[in-house]
Amino acid sequence: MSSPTRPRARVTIRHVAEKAGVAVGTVSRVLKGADTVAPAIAERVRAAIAELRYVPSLAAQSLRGQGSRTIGCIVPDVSNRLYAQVVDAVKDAVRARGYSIIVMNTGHVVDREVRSIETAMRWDVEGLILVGGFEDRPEVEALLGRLGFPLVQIDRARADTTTVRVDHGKGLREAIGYLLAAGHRRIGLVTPDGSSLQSRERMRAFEEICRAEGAEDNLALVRCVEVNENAGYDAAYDLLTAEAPPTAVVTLGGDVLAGVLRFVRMRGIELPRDLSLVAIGDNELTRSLDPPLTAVSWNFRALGASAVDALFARILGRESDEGRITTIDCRLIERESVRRLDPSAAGDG
Amino acid sequence: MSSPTRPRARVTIRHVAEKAGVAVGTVSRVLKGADTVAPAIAERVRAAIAELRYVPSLAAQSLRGQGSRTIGCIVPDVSNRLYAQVVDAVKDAVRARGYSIIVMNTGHVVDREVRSIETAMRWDVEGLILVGGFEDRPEVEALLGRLGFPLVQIDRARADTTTVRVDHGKGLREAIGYLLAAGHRRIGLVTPDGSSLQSRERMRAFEEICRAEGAEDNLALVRCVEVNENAGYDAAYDLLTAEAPPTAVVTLGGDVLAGVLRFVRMRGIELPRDLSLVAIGDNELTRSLDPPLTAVSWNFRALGASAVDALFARILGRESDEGRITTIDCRLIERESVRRLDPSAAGDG
DNA sequence: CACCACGGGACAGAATCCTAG
DNA sequence: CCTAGGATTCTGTCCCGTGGT
Repeated sequence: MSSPTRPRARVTIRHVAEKAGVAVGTVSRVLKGADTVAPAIAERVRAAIAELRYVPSLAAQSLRGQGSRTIGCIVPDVSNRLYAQVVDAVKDAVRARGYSIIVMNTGHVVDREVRSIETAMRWDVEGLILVGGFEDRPEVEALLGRLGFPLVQIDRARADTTTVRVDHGKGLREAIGYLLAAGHRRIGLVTPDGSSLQSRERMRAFEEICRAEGAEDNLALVRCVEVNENAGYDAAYDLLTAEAPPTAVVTLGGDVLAGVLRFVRMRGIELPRDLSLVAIGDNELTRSLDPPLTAVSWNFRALGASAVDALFARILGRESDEGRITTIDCRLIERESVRRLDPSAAGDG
Repeated sequence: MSSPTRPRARVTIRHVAEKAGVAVGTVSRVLKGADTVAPAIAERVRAAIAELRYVPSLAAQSLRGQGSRTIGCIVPDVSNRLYAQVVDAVKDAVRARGYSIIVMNTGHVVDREVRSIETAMRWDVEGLILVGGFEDRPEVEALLGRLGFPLVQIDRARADTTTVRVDHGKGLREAIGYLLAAGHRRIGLVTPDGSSLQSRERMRAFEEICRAEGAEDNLALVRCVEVNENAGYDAAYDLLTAEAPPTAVVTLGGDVLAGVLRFVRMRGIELPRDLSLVAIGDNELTRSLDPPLTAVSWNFRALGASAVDALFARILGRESDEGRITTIDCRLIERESVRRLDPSAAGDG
């Protein structure tokens, strides 16, 4: 009704200047924090801004060289809860600094990774956070090498890059240690394949601990899977219908866990009586199940916040942090999905 | 190592032009899809672009060109799975059209809603999608009234605005009808408070069906809660420790459901023997529980895709759609969390 | 003379710096 | 010396004009 075709009715700084009867430069000065503007004029300008509902154009500010006040965040899959929580923490930390964030999904597809990085460049982001998992292909490496703005990675392995990582190795060692103490000897592991840093850490830790305990047999009980429900189901089927099935399984959370549970339910396996289960990654699913699952947990908010801290340290010029690695702790939350198998091994008091 | 202080070494269209030995206008023409450029020149330009790794600045394009190729998406809480899935669908549909998206969280806080809308304006978004829930306060209304770009809402009630909504009323009617058919008479409902559109629809449907069935008593078994785990726990406590507790409860999914389940487990209540439970919103939690929960489900991707369709119809000039309301279906997924109470009422074969 | 490909310049909005009052 | 005006800058797009056929 108001106007048939609204021709980009943007209110610009000039409209404000005209309304307030001053020059555009003066309005700009008021906006940036009135250093050298007479109070009366500043007040007139502010009144005009409020009345016209003027909102400065980020495009223009960015173009002029203020920086875009934006950071990019590239994630394999935001609908995955594990990543979603990290991204959420990053988002909050970024917003707290008055910056905006654009989040991009790659779905683990190289081509989309490349395009995501290019999108970040198109936006003139002031910094980039790369979240999660997989090893970089040459094309991605090449792009990351000449970004022109700071890069921080979360749970990734790129060399010479500021990194915040979760101590997945320690988490897995705690889980296995706990299961061993409970008398389990045949222990399975379901984790993504080795192109993911986290998974490699877990597998290395698993191997070390198994060798140390003389339980090398367990190395045959590792299942590397895609991150989806059916893969979890298949892995569970594969492990638990074997001749000598494990008495305990440590599995990635989220959809993979959901698949494992589907198999467990279908077979009428009762937790923890027939099988002990430890989840990697803690959330409302692990907490809400009956029995609630013992899980390897880490602080998503700390992870995101640390990454943003590191990124802004670099944006704000402290180059010294380049290449620094921050490690976030990982610990076991004991719940009720693990059975004590061998009283003599576990009983101490 | 490469350069002590990198002074925004952005490659611009002019560098490309120089390298290719052409004018900037020609480069621009090649970029926009070679209309009237000689093939040989176009090839030279493309080579220069590739070699210099030129990526056009979105800020500049946005400023001079038609639009920012960006749409905004405002959500109460992305870490909530229900919203996360909608946002994900929106994200994909937007990307499929070559647009970028910026997602903003409000946490249901008015001030953050206002700032989110202003952020969208700063970005010069070409359209805005408002997701979820609560009624608008006057300040928000005022801003939305004079946006200057198309607005589509999902599951919101603003008048005269293109809307895509889920038929929560139908979903609830199906759930209650199913429970009634299974012989349940005392049925509880746990849902957010009435300032959310979805919740009001549910409560209205609940009231209608209860009156129609002469089960007005159930109106006292409605619990309006905050959307978090403790609120779910408290509501369950309140309902199930009463003198005449319901035999069935329909509850919002996600964190609220997790709280309800926590109470259920603590009390040793067995599903569905001691209590029948229907979840609103279906995801891997409802599917993975033992027993898997009967749930009210709707198609998140269709919801997001419809909203984006409607938005682009408006962006691309078809104003006729303004104010149109699209409804997404909502249906009950039968699983194993509902017990048949009364064989005479339920048995038919 | 008309037509087409390309060059060149103005312009979008905000910030900064120089100058004038 | 202090304040405010105004020109200039950033990058990509659009339009007009020119030169060649």
